[in-house]
Amino acid sequence: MQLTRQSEYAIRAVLELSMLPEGEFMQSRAIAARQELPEQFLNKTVQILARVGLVETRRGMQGGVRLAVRPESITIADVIGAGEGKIAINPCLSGGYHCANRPSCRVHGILNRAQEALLTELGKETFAELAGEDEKRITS
Amino acid sequence: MQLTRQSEYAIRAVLELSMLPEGEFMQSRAIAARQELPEQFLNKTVQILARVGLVETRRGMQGGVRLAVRPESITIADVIGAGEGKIAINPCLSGGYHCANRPSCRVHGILNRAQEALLTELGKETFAELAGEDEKRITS
DNA sequence: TAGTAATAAGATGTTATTTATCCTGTTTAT
DNA sequence: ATAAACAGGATAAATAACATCTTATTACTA
Ligand code: SF4
Ligand code: SF4
Repeated sequence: MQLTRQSEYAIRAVLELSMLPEGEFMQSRAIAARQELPEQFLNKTVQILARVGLVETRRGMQGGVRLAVRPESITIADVIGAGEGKIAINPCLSGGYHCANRPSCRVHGILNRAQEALLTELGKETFAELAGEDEKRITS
Repeated sequence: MQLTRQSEYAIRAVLELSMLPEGEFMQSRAIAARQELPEQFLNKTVQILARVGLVETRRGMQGGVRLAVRPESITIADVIGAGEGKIAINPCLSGGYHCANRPSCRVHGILNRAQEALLTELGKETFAELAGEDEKRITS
């Protein structure tokens, strides 16, 4: 019943990127340093975010990572979803799980509602708000 | 981000016990059979529920398991909490976790609210309601 | 009081997942 | 060319989840 570290790392990375001036790249090494994350592992995490289309990367000198989507349209739910696929707090909420009770199960309904509540809350604020519009970091 | 099987098993067990006439014992073997759970593993699960005070057990012939608390005052949140301790969807929500962002972290707040929403939903219905008061199984 | 039925509890084993690290390849600006 | 940066596969260590085995211990019943 916990987020994985990787999900947390992903959130922190996106948060970091959200504070950048639009379009600017930040090196994954720098992200790792600022957020105190294991660098190599973060790279993997970034790759995942990239595959899902949340971030773009550029290799070589002057390369790095940047958001591929405006922070106004990214929520924590999105980032978690990127890593863990569709969130399901119980196997029976995501198909392909046999349970004899299923047809009449009231627990199922509750879990479903609880999950909805969770996702709703995780989807309420965007990273633009989280990063704070006025706290944009200056490149200089 | 998922409940453990054991939590699910615990829920199913308590659900089964909630359908019993008050005070009556049911053998853990019978619970396992009805709910299609691995018997020995369920025993462990029952032990946990017993330690937390949700169920009582009696050994020997005519022994078994029964609720130690009225189903009207047990919720899914309670049962999950029994197994996993206080629910925390992220380490930083349960103390003893260092994160540089912590003091100013807005993500923290969101996760907190999301967790609250989840717990609220999981605490809404009691097992009395889940089992259905009128569906009490007859001993005979 | 012997026998049997039931849970308790510790030890052990198996598998899956999480959390990384390493190494080699590929891309890109200079 | 060269150095800087990400990509991606292989590998590994640690942890957690899931489960079973065995030996108690308890309690009813005959
Ligand atoms: S008992 Fe209900 S909630 Fe649990 S797995 Fe079966 S259908 Fe899902
Ligand atoms: S970044 Fe925020 S949410 Fe994540 S661990 Fe740190 S304090 Fe908690």
